[in-house]
Amino acid sequence: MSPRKSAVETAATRTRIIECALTLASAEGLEGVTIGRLATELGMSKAGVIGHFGTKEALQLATLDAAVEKFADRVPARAAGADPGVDRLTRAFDEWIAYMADEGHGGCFLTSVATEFDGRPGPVRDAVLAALSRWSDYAAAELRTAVDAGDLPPDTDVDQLVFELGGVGLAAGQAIQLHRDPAAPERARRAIDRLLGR
Amino acid sequence: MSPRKSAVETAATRTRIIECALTLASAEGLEGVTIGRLATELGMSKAGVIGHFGTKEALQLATLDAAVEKFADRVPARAAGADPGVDRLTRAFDEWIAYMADEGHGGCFLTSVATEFDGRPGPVRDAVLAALSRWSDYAAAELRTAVDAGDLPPDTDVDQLVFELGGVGLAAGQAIQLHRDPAAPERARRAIDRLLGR
DNA sequence: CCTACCGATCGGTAGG
DNA sequence: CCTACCGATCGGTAGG
Repeated sequence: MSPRKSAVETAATRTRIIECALTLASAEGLEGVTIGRLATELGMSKAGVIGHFGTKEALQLATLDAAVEKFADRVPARAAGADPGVDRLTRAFDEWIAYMADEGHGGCFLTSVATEFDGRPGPVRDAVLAALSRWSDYAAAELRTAVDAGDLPPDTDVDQLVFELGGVGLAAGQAIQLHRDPAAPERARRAIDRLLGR
Repeated sequence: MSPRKSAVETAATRTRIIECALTLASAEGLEGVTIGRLATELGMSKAGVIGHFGTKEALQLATLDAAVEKFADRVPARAAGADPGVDRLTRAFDEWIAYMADEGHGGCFLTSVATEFDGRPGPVRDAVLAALSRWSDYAAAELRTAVDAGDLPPDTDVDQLVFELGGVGLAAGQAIQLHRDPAAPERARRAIDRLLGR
C-alpha cells in the first residue's frame, strides 16, 4: 500500500482493479485475468495491482465476491418488494434473465465461473458452490411459501422444481451468450411461467 | 513428422496426443491444455507435440472434433435403434445424461467449451456453435416426428421444447460436475419425461 | 504506489 | 520425432 495515499483512495483503487477484473473475466474467464493485463489496462505497475490482494487466487476470490454482491443487489433485491411465493420468485427470475441479457455483464458471471472451476478443487470452487447454494436456498424457500399459500400443489417436489428452474436459467445464459438469440429471454420466461403454474 | 515412423504410427501418436488433451481439457478447460504439459504427460518434446498440428488453435480444434465424434458415437448412435420420435429422443437424452455422469468425461465436454469460448470469437467458438446446432437440429427433427405421429400435441412449440430440454441437460451437467449430486441423473430423467409428456 | 528483477512457462521455430 | 533455442508473458518479490 502506498503511504502517500489515504485509505479512501486505496479502497477506490482496489475497486477499480476489481471492476476491471470483472470486465476481463466476462470475456476470458477468471483464470484469464492476468496481473499484467490488469496493470496495462489500468495504467499501473503489476506490483501495484497485486499488492492489493497478495496472490492471484485472492484477487480471483475478491472478484467473485464482487460479482456475487452485484447479483444479490440486483436480482433478489429488486424482487424483494413483490409478494412472497410465486410472485416474488417469478419477479426474481425475470430479473435474473434481464441481468444476463444486459450488455456488459457477459452473461451470468456466476454460472460461467461455475463451469470454469467445476473440475478445479480449491477456494474459488468452494466460493462458487456457496454462492449458488444461496441462490438455490432462496428459490426453495420461496417455493415452500408458495406451496403453503396454495399457489403450488401440496405434493410439489421443491428440490426438483429448483433443479428445473435453474436449468431454464442456464439455457437462457447459453442462448444469450453463445447463440446470441434475441428470443432467449422470452423463451425463458415462458418456461418459468409454466413451471410455476402461471 | 518423423521420417523414421510409418503413417500408421504417426496417426497413432496423434490420437494419443488428442486423448491426453481431452483428459486435460476436462479438468482445466481447452485453453488450459498447454503444449508443454502435453509433452511432459506423454514423454515427448514440445516440438514433437505441436508438429502434429502446427498451432495451439489447430490442436484445440482437433481436440474438439474428437469430442464431438465421441459424443455422436455414443449418444445419437445408441438411440438410433429406438423408434423415431418420443422414444428415440427419450433414449438419446438418457444416453446424454449417462454420458455426463460417467467418470472420466469430466461432464459434457461440449457444454464446458461452449461456456469457455462464448465470449471469444474465432474458429473454436464457431465449431462449438456448429456442434451444438447439430444436436439441436437432431432433437427438433425427432420432436417434429413425434408431433406428426400424434405423440405430442399438434400445437407443440418445437423450438421452445428444444430450449427447455437443453436446459435440463445443462442443469444435469452442473449438478453432476459442481454439486456432485448423485440424484442429478434421476432428476433430469424426470424433467425430460414430463417435457415429453410421459 | 513504483522500478527492477526472479525463475518458470508460454507458443512456436530452426535445423537435423 | 529430437535438441536447442526465441521473445513474450506468467505470478510474484525486494526494496524503496
